[in-house]
Amino acid sequence: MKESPFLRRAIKPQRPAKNPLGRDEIVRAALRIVKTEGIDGVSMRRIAAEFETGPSSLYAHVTSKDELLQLMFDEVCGMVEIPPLDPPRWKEQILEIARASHRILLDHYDLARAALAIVPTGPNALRASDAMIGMMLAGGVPAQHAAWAMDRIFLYVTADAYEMSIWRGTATEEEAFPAELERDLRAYFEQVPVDLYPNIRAHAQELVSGDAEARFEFGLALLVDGLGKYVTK
Amino acid sequence: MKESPFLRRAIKPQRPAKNPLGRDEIVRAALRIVKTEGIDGVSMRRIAAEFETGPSSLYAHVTSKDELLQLMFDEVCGMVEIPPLDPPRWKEQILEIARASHRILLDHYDLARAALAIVPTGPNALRASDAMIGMMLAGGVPAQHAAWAMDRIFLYVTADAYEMSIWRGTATEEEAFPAELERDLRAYFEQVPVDLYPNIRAHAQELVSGDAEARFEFGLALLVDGLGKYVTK
DNA sequence: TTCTACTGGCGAACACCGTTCGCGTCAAGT
DNA sequence: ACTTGACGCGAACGGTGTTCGCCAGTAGAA
Repeated sequence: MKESPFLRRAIKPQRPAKNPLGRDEIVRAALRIVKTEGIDGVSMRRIAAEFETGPSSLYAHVTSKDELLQLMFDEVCGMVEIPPLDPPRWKEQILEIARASHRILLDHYDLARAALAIVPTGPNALRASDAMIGMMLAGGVPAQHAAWAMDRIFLYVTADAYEMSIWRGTATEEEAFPAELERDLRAYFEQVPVDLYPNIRAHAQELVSGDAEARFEFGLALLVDGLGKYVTK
Repeated sequence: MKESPFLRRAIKPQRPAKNPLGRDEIVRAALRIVKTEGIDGVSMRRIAAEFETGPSSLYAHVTSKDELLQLMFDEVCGMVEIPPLDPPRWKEQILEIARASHRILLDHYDLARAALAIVPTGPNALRASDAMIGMMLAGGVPAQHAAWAMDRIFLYVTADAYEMSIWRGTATEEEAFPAELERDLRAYFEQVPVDLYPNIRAHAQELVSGDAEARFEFGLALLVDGLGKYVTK
């Protein structure tokens, strides 16, 4: 018995109209999901659903979820703007790249968590690394220190972005983020036994004060300013 | 029909002899597992198996896996040795606490990954935080900067420990860890297009040189030395 | 002593996850 | 027109955290 023409009509038309999927489409869909639902929302099933298919279809274009995460991370690295080299402003330029990376990671929610587990060897990650090393060299930092400092700064940027995404995640329910958490945490620090934790008790205010950006900048400044002492020019 | 006395004999004796489980026993078992199998090996089923029971039994003593991870982290925080305050050596003492925390995190494999997602408010974590702030205050660092710096340093320590555990993890197969990965990575950097990534190409050697500890110390020194400029005494 | 009431351990199930296998369909080559 | 090849993808496997409800065992009341 031949297939019903009606059934074919119902099925066939959506085949050619179906979203064509390839590596890039998958990566883009995954980035769309991570932005709104976080890295835990990025599952093979969830991505596949975006193309109205099953998870196994993705494995034709991506060998594993791990590879997909690397592709996502490198795609995001491609979004950091890299200023043209300006040697006198080398320190400021390093801060600019660090801030841009930080901002773009935060703009993708949780993604920093995955980034921490990735050895950044993709083309766009290399581009950012190369640029930062170039700035340090232009500033007179010896190559060995430049290489290490670049590594440390990106580690710091990623770790801070991850930590910030967690805080933001816990406050996802109906409250302005900084206010409530800061209040709760200070209340906790102020109530801690003074004989065991004198400094925390005495400085509860300082411990919770300052918004996330100020803390990020404080640590970043320590790292970048410290580079000055290695300059040999 | 009554239950067979034989069956009861076979079952009953192991009931009182069964490992009695409580919060502490569960946390200890989980730490035992994370040491050898990593954080992904720590599942409720795996822990329960340690007590020859099912996962649901654990929920009588622990409200969620998240709480368990917090308990594990704080237990580990209790292992860092805290030297008695010695104001003239304040910088060196900060390095000591940072190194001790780093070492103990690494000694527990992957655990740093979970630690990154935890707001350190447990008693032992507070103890370490309080001690480090005390050292900074003793060194003349203003309270606000001390609070922030403590936060940044522990963030750095945890992030580095996590990154190191990843590298160690990828090399788990049959190769001495540093040698093989360093060789592969340098080969990759040396083969990268010179017009796109001139600095990476030129300094491949510097990028991969230095063992993990040297890199950790380099970043830690930047953070701690940088504190000097805030000292007001 | 016997019956009842309750408490707490835990087996089974639910809804997810990443990944694999192999079937069935469709398209291109002969 | 028929064969052959490739490829999309449904279903399944073995895992995850968590919940529900049963049932054994004990303690207390009659």
